[in-house]
Amino acid sequence: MKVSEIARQAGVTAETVRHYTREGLLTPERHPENGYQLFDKRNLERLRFIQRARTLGFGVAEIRDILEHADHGDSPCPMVRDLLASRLPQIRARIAELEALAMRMEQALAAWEEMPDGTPDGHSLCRLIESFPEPLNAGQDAGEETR
Amino acid sequence: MKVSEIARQAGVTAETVRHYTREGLLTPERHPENGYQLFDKRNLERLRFIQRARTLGFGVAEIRDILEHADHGDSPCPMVRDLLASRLPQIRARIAELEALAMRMEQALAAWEEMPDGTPDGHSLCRLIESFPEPLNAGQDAGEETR
DNA sequence: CTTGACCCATGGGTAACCCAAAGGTTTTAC
DNA sequence: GTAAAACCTTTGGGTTACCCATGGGTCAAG
Repeated sequence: MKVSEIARQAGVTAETVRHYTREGLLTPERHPENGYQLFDKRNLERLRFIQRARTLGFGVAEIRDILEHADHGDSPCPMVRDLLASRLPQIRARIAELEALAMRMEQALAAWEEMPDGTPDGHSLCRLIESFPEPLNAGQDAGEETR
Repeated sequence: MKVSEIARQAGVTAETVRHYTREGLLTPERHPENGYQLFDKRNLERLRFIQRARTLGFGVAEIRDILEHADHGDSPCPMVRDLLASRLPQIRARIAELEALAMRMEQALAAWEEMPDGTPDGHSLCRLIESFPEPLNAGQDAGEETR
């Protein structure tokens, strides 16, 4: 099958398929006459595997490593487990971050309800944002990244 | 004050300050002799405002718009509120996504506990990932983006 | 006058794609 | 039979919010 065929069967865009191919995750053959990429069923399975791995939080480069291990005959499972285990806390941290963000946003929107709409203090910036707590590290410098 | 001075006082890197300056969020003057960027207290306040806005989920381009409105004498508040209100559901969706991800990861790690470590099926890919549910849109194509 | 600390601008990298352009091929329809 | 629609190719640039390396100027202190 050709690019958009496999893309449709896997539910991704043709561009994504080309991207994975460029990155070496998919290895189509070439039609000798017109140079079109030809994917077999094996490639479709790989693509579906890639999708599942992506929903598990793996990056493209990691998936390439996993696939290469597997193609080599090595079981990639220990590697996969380690990657999973090390990434999980990061995900949890990111969730906590976003939840704090959502709460700040809701807090801000709620505060607005009790304020006259225009709040026309032209040359001053939005009181509401101004009244938000400073990012912890400000003032006299401190640690590193937030993100 | 010079770049690293304002950066330190706000708790960011000098690179970040230069970045905001390039993007037009900060407008330092130039020392006429050596071309150094000179920031006044007003710029420090702006920088602190930017940080608070960033923790509220605003992008740099949005903050530039907000600041321009404010500099123009217009109250940016309605715009800010709209931005907040429209972004909040996206944040919530992203949180849900990440929570689902974390749960899949935990599920995978838990399942591993009950499996022999090596699981030496060399040419087959990781059963565990393979056994994960396909991204909903696969099979015969469907809607559009997940993200 | 020579360090060392700081400044500048330019350009490239990150992650995972998306999109446009320019041109060849295949399919479909009249 | 042929022209238009639909699809293929590669190349190169854009997205976000910065970080980092390079090469070179500047400045305060010893």
